[in-house]
Amino acid sequence: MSPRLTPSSYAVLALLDLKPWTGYELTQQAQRSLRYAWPKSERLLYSEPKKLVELGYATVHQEDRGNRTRNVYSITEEGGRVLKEWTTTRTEPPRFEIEAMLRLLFADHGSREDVFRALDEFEADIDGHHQDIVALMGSYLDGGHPFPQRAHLSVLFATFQIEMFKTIERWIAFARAEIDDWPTTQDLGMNPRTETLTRRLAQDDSPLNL
Amino acid sequence: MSPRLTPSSYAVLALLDLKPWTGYELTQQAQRSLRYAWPKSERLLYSEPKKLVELGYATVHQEDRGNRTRNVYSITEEGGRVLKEWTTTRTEPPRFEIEAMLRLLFADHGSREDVFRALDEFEADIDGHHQDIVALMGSYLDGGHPFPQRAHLSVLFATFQIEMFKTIERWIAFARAEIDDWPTTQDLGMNPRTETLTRRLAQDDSPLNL
DNA sequence: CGTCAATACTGAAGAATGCAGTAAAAGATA
DNA sequence: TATCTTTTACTGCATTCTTCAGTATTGACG
Repeated sequence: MSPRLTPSSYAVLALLDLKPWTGYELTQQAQRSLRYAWPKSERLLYSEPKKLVELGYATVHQEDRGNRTRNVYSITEEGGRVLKEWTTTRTEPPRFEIEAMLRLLFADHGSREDVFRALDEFEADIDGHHQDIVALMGSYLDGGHPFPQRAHLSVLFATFQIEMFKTIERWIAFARAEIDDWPTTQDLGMNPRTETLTRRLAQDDSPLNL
Repeated sequence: MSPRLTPSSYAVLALLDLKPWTGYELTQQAQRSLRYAWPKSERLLYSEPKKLVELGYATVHQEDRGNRTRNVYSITEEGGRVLKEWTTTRTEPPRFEIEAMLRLLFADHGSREDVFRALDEFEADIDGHHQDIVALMGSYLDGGHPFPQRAHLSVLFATFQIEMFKTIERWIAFARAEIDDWPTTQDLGMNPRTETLTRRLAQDDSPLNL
């Protein structure tokens, strides 16, 4: 049985359609540019192009780099064809994996300090990525875009990321303020404050500026 | 070698700390309440409690339901201990898997209709969850919270979700308006509009109300 | 009385991650 | 110039997680 094409296969195929890359470059490029849309391990990113070659959607050729060789992958015509077909298929639903939220939900097993620390770590992670994107946009302005013909796409995606990160950072500040008012993490029940929040949310109102 | 405890193990352990559950209830409960913090497959959620029993952190007993038995899992003292320890460990960074963004980034392989469809599907998924949370908050108000002593935690998490969903929906509307102005998906380059957006983003400004 | 949804799982294949291991090239430092 | 570190450039293996198919009972509804 031949392996099937996953969204990760199409991601690699789409990168190969821009230009040929070595396996190493592919892992670096995919991790840098797709980290916040399609986060995949280096290991997988090394395996995908091999699979594409096996299926006839890419070709490899060894290139000499001193005393060592590296694999350069290129897309084939058939690869271009399946890539075009992909754009018409159903998009998978998004998946948000946020361990910090698991810790918040079960915060009653630990201290207030434990929740604050989880929030701090979450904030540090988000803030790091936030700054990366801002810096990347700066580099587009003064150094230019690595693929200028695709600038409109990556800038629209960057807009999404900035909005998300700002929202998360605003929520973290809000959550910290809320938890500051808790005497403990446990058994606060449906107190007046929580009821007010619930009432707002049930009306699809944002309670952040409350 | 004994299996290690993953964040999913702690999630199940935390649920077991609330009350004993059957395997089936555990899968349903975990998927309903943790879907947007820690999305895991039904299959895994059936395996986790078995692993916990093997490690001594939970116990099973068969219960009769007519002609069929079901497994009821309970947490052990040792399980409670490791759960408390977990709150002090490092939180994993978040992971956002959004295929719709992959399709946006590589939209130049398809038509404008293809991108619009990907955005529609993304919106439908988010909107579904958005409405679920609003409905859940409504049910807390008139039916009460299933674990009232934990209301403050789940409402704070709900706040996070509502903020995220609203942000995503706002961005989708913005993206649709942007793409409406594109003559095609390809080769728009660093045009004046894209440059304006880039400039705003490089200053960490939101361009959504532009 | 039949049938359809919900309950209640398990096995096996395949996808993806984490980690360790290997080794050369390039750059930094003394 | 010698050595030390970082970056380049991967692969194999164990483990984790998902997908899918399969099995079979219970309960609701017409």
